[in-house]
Amino acid sequence: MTAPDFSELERRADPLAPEAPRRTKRGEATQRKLLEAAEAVFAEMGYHEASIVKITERAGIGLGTFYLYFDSKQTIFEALVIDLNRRVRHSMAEAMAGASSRLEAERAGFAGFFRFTAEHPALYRVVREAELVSPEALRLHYTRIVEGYVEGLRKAQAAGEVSDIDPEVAAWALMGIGELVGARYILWERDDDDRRPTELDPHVFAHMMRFIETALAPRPPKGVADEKATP
Amino acid sequence: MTAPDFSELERRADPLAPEAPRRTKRGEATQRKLLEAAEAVFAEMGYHEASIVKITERAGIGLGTFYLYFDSKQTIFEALVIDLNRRVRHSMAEAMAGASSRLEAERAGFAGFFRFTAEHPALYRVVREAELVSPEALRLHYTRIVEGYVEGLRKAQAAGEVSDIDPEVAAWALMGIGELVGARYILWERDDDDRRPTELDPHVFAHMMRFIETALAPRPPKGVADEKATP
DNA sequence: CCAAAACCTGAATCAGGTCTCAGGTTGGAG
DNA sequence: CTCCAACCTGAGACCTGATTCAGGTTTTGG
Repeated sequence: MTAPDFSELERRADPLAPEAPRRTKRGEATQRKLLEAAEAVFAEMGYHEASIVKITERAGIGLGTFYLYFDSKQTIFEALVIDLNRRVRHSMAEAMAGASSRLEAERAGFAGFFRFTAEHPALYRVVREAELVSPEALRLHYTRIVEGYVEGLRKAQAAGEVSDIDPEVAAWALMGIGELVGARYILWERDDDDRRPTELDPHVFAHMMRFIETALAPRPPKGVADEKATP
Repeated sequence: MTAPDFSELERRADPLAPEAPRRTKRGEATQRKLLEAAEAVFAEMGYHEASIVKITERAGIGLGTFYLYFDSKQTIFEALVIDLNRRVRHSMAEAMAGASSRLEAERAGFAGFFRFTAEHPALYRVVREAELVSPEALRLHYTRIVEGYVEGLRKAQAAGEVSDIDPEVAAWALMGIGELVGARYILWERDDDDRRPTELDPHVFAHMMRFIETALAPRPPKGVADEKATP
């Protein structure tokens, strides 16, 4: 339960890391083009079908240039996870900004998450592959998101808005719900039809939120037995 | 929401499909050895690092023999998903067999799921990769499990043991929770320590079940503020 | 304007994979 | 015991794709 250390991963794969080589405007643009191309290519055909050639072609850049910016296919993959993770958290935080209660924030956060999922299927696909391509990057992704949740839940608990459930366990449960519901009701639908839903079906969203809110609701004052577990 | 059709997938990848070629005892044993080796190899190094050579070596079988049983790496991967899916559902059903209430069944089912996850990390890893290696197999896996859940939830609703939430949405939420909690608290722990937990930490399990049970509980008849699902 | 620094390029190298095939082995039915 | 399906084998033909490198181009600072 001690905070994992991702500094090694960030040093080698995060273009925003302090140790990253200085770039001129041009260099930065090229790097961004590569990352964007990688997002598209990895999302479309997955890690092992993707190739550096396809990424550089998509980016409109020479093959050799790739290696000026990333050490390997693995490295750009990790960089992409870090990048997507940053962006999805930003999207969630932005959506939650105006909320006045935890409940409202929860709703907004999920909405932000689903919107991002709809707009960037790569997030879901890439994270799934990360399980085996780069377990370290996978952990960074989930850990960062869970950290945010835990903090929010703790505050809400202090304010009496949420039951005294273990916030970390609850956070993982929430992530799981968001991930699978998003996959099922946004990405699958999209593949089936040609339409591309940009948000979750309101009926599904409503029932999912009801599920979550019920689960987190403070317990009615009467004493329901709390199972104490010896750690 | 119409039931997807997996017959094509099963025809080409399910050794138990009716159209599968007849095998003698020896042939069946070889096929099983290949599937077992594939489980180990895919779980250990993932789809794109795995190779037919590594699988046949692990199985103690000649390279050429592989192609008598599976058309390609993709095919054996799909066969493995189908096989693992069958086994995890069996494990869950078995665990739930003696339960007398839905609540008890829920608990037992999750316990069965986590036990299987602990014993067969391949399930989790392989399913994650299936997202891109074989989306069809991925859908088969999730759909089959959700079908079971939905049926159980419907019955429990009829018996008044579960609220009137949309059972399909709830089923996907439950799957998501199980998957991510299992990944985090069984598989991660295992990788970190050298110890290999064979079941979920009781504290985590208790809080997760509390989360789930609260979420599904029938709404108290008296007026505890009831948020309307339809906004 | 010029030199240095930064950037770009793709043919060639090379490691490692998939799948075929021609021929050997096994086991059980008669 | 014989014979014939059914089964097994692994060398090698054939690909694919990651990575290197020697040399060209563009930008920047003075």
